[in-house]
Amino acid sequence: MGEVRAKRMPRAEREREMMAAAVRVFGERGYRAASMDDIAELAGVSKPLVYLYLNSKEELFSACIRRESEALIAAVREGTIGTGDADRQLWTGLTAFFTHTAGNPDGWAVLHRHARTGGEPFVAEVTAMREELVAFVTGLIVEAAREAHGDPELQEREVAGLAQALVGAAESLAGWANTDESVTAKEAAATLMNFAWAGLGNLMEGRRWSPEAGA
Amino acid sequence: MGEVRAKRMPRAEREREMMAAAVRVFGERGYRAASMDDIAELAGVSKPLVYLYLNSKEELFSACIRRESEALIAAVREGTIGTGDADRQLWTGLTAFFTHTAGNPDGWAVLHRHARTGGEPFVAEVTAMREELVAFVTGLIVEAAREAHGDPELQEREVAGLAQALVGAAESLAGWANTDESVTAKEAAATLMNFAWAGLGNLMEGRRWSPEAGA
Amino acid sequence: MGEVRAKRMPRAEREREMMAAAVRVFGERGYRAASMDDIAELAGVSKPLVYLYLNSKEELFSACIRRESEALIAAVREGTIGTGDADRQLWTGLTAFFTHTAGNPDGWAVLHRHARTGGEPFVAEVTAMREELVAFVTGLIVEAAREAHGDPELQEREVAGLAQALVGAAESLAGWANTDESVTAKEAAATLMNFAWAGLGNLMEGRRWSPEAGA
Amino acid sequence: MGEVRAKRMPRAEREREMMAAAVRVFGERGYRAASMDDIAELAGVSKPLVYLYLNSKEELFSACIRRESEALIAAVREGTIGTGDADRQLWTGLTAFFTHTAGNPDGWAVLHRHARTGGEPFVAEVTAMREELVAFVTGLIVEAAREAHGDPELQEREVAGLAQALVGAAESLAGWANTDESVTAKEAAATLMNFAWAGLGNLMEGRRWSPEAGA
DNA sequence: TATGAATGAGGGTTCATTCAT
DNA sequence: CATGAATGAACCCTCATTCAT
Repeated sequence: MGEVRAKRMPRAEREREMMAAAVRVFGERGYRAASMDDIAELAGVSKPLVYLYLNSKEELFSACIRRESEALIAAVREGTIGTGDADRQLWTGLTAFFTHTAGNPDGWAVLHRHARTGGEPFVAEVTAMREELVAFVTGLIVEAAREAHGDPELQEREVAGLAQALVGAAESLAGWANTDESVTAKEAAATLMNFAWAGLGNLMEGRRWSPEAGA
Repeated sequence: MGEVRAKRMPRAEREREMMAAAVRVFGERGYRAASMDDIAELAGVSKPLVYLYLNSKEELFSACIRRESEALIAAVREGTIGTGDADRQLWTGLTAFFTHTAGNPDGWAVLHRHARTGGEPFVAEVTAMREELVAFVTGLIVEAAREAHGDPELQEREVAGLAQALVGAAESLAGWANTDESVTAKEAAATLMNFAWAGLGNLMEGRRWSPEAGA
Repeated sequence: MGEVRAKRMPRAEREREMMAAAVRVFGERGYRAASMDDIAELAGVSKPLVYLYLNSKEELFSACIRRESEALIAAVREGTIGTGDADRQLWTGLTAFFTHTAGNPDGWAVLHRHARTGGEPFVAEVTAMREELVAFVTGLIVEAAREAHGDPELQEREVAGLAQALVGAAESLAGWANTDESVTAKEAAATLMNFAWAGLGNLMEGRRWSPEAGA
Repeated sequence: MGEVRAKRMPRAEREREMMAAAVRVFGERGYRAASMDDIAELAGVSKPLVYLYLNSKEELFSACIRRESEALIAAVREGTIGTGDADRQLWTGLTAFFTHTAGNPDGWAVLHRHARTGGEPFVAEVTAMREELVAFVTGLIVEAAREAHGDPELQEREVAGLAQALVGAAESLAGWANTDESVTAKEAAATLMNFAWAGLGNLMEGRRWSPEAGA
């Protein structure tokens, strides 16, 4: 009968199992629609134990956000090959991003879809993570700009919007890639590079599109 | 003081007020967290009246999605200046998009954040709208490609991913622009154009970024 | 095209239409499950008009009970051929009873099924009607006993139980006949006569079944 | 005073108490008019506990019907003395029936009055029980016919109508006996036997009442 | 005469959370 | 370490009933 329930396991392990169950349920149903009953059942423990370890639904969801944030950022950092040209770094980072989100759809759903709808505290948490990602990307861009001896007057504000757009496009593409299983992480990354690289290059070199000048 | 409660107004008008209240509450709290009590109170009516006119929470939310979808698409279509080069059209369309979403943050939140987490029926509705937007953008791209005598072998799949990324970036930037009030719609549009136009151009002309070749 | 709603008809007629609609809805759904909305809609009038004429749901239901009680009793009285032997009278009365209930199932459902479940006031009303029916039957039995020069010690209590049982059996059979459309009123009446007449005869003649004596 | 509220009892026991309360409230008020609040209060528990154990009002009512059906049938079967003549068996069965219904008026009301007005699913359940009762009675009649070497051409249809009428009369008398407390179960049974036995005998011997022939 | 507009009150159901063992 | 038993608070929805015209 397979599935023998292991009793009396150490706290750390139990906690991990609960978190995994929580991420799955939150990812599938969203914060409000997920119930503590569902989570406890999926984790194979009684509800009071969930409360004993994780305190409340709110804290549990926060913990999920933190866990998934850290995992995502770690995946991107580790996947980003630290040597070579900046474009190569961006490419490897993006590929790692898409690989991670595709392999962990519930975690990604928690971050991208649900954390933003559960109210202030959660938004703050996921925003912090996003900020970190944007900062990381910004670093790559700045480095690339230095390499290219690009426009030294590249404004901080412009870089911010730019990184924002890049991350946003990546997030959107991640959703797309998760939905349509035939799209691989590498394809998504390539699409985004195709879409973005030339624009970045122009921008770094001070060429800008403007309503007056046109293409 | 101010806001004198008007009693006994015709149904159509009451319905409009209720929808406005609903969009506001749904936008702020999300589908599950919003309560019909809150909506009724904000609309200045009793709950039964909301049910009498809008039937159920689900139908009400659907109606909100439809209303906001139509408003957004109308704003983009009307804002897109139909003459001139494709890039100009894209620019005006984007500006209209950012202007509309910035001026109507709750409606945009309903579409972008909440409709995607409320279950199948809502996803279907907002997907239809997104599809329409993507199709519109695709049309502009194709037209631009024709103007540029671009690569005739531009694959359908690539165009799809591209439009997806563009719309995604726009959506993400809309969130950014809404959060940070100092960012105007025009700035957002310009950022996106800067970011995207050259990439689009390269793609249309058959130049692609690839991991082997680099920038 | 068909069904032109007649406006401004005299009160009496409107009231009749409302009552007809009410009997139909109450008969199909029961007192609690029936809604004033349903009744008003079926009657083709607005709800306030129903209240204007019939005052309240409770009064409306009471009126329905009275109306159907009177109709049923009138049908039985009129159907009972006043001449001839008592058994013939009973037979014609029963036939009239089954004919009426079969032809007016909603009215019968109101009396037999729903009036008994709507609380004290209604029970009282339908009990009064039943009492009248039982008294009528009792009259026939007494007359038959006189004809037969039967046991003069026939106890009042026994006659009461007897008439009660006869009416109860008829009511039960009416439900059965209404359910199974292939059973005609005459068949039902014959079944009941077969079932009952000999027993009545024995009783009137002082022969009784008793646990000690057996058949 | 008295009735000290016992907290924390095992599930099976609590469930029994809830069912008892439910039968009482449903029996007194009917399905629609009964509220889960009333039931919970009478059971001395909070409403959520009722839902936790019994799932929904509908399931709770169904469970009540099943419980009372089984109890009634068991009472009749156990009360029917399996030896002796068929009439004796019928007599003891009827006595058991009246004893049980008189001692459990709410349960009987649930079965006889309320289950028939709560919509299809309940009707089906109580119909099944009635069918079983009718089959049981039919068995006795057939056995009696065999004993009496009676008319072998006794039609199935006639036996069905007959058993139906007998059960209907018993049901009706049960209501009467419940209303008037001075009527004992034995009296009710005797009345019914007096009323019915001779008629049954005639029928089995092929003598029938007919409108042409008279008594 | 007749109605469109509106609501107070209550019912079924769910859920995060806690207590006692 | 772990759980079966239990609940306060809210939420969606409906309905009999009335008001203003």
